[in-house]
Amino acid sequence: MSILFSRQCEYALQAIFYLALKPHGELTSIRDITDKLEIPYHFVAKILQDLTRKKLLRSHKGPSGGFSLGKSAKDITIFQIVEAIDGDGFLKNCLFGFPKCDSDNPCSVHEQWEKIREDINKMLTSKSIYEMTNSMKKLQYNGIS
Amino acid sequence: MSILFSRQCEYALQAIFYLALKPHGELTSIRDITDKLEIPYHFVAKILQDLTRKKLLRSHKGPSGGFSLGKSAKDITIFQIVEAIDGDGFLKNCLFGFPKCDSDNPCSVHEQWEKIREDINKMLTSKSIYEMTNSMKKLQYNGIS
DNA sequence: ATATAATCAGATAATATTGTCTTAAATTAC
DNA sequence: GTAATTTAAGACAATATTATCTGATTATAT
Repeated sequence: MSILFSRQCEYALQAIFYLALKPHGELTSIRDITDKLEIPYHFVAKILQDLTRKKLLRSHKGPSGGFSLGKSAKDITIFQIVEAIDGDGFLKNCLFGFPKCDSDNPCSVHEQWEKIREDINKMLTSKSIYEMTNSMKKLQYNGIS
Repeated sequence: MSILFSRQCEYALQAIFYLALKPHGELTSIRDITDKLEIPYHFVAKILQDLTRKKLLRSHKGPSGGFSLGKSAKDITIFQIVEAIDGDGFLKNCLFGFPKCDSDNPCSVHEQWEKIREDINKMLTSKSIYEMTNSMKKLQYNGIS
C-alpha cells in the first residue's frame, strides 16, 4: 500500500521529477517516462493529462511531441503536485479518522501529529523541485538521468 | 481518504481506545462500539475478530458477552494495532513509491522523510494506550466515556 | 432445558482505485 | 498532402477495499 499519497499521486511525483531532470523545455513522451520508471502507460497518460489541465505540465501532440514542466522547476513544489492529485486532506484530517477531532476534542496523538504534520508540510513546500533535483543529480538518482 | 492508515486500521484504533476507556476487564459488545463511534457494525465485527485471533483483544460469546483488551492497556501501543492490521510498510517504503529508493539511491526527500518517519515511530511506540487514554479522559475525549 | 444474546464464519455486494483498450484529434516530417 | 507519431478522451476491465447479509455456534440467564 502507498503511504501518504495515492498511487496516482506517486506516479505524478515520479513523472514530475523525471521531467525536471531533463533539460529545460525538452519534450518527453509518455512512453519514455513510463518505460524508464516502469509504471503503467495508459494510467500515467491520464494523470499527465490531468496535470496538464491544471497547468503544472505542458503537452505537445504529434511526432517529437510530449510533455514538459508547465513552469520553471524553481516555481514548483511537491505540495503543488500532491494538492492537484490528492488534495490536502492528509494535512487536515485526524490520524485515527475521528470525525470530530480538534484541539477542543483531541484524539490521543492530536498534538504530536500536528507537529509531524508541520514537518511534512515543510518538507513538501520549503524547497522547489529544482533544488531537489540538484541533490538527486549528484547522487545519480535511480539511474534515470 | 485516510492518511497513514487504512480505514480498517482507523476503526481498529478507534475501537481499541473506546475499549481502553472502559473499566478494566469489562466486556463491550460490537453494537455498543459501533453505535457510539458511528462506524459500520459488520465490517468492524470482522476487524475485532481479526484482532482477537492476534491476541490483542479477547472475546466472549453469549448474552452479556463482548470484547475486552487482550492484555493490560499498559502493554499495548498504537504501533501493535497498526502493525497487526496494516503491517509496517508505512515505516519502510519510499514516500514517492520508488521501488529502489535507499540511502545509496535516495529520492529527493529520503533523509527528511526518514526523520519524520522516526518521529512517527516514536509517536506510535513510546506511550502505551493506557497513558494515552489518561490524557484523553482529562479532555473528555469525544464524549465517549 | 430453553430462549436469548452475543460472537464467528463465509458468501455476497457495493464502491473506489488502479489499469487497459480503442478511437479521435493534432502535429510533424517527408 | 500523406503517413507517422504523439497526446486526448471515453469506455471498459480488473483489483482492492469497504460494507452487508445470512446462518451457525457459543454461552448466559431464567
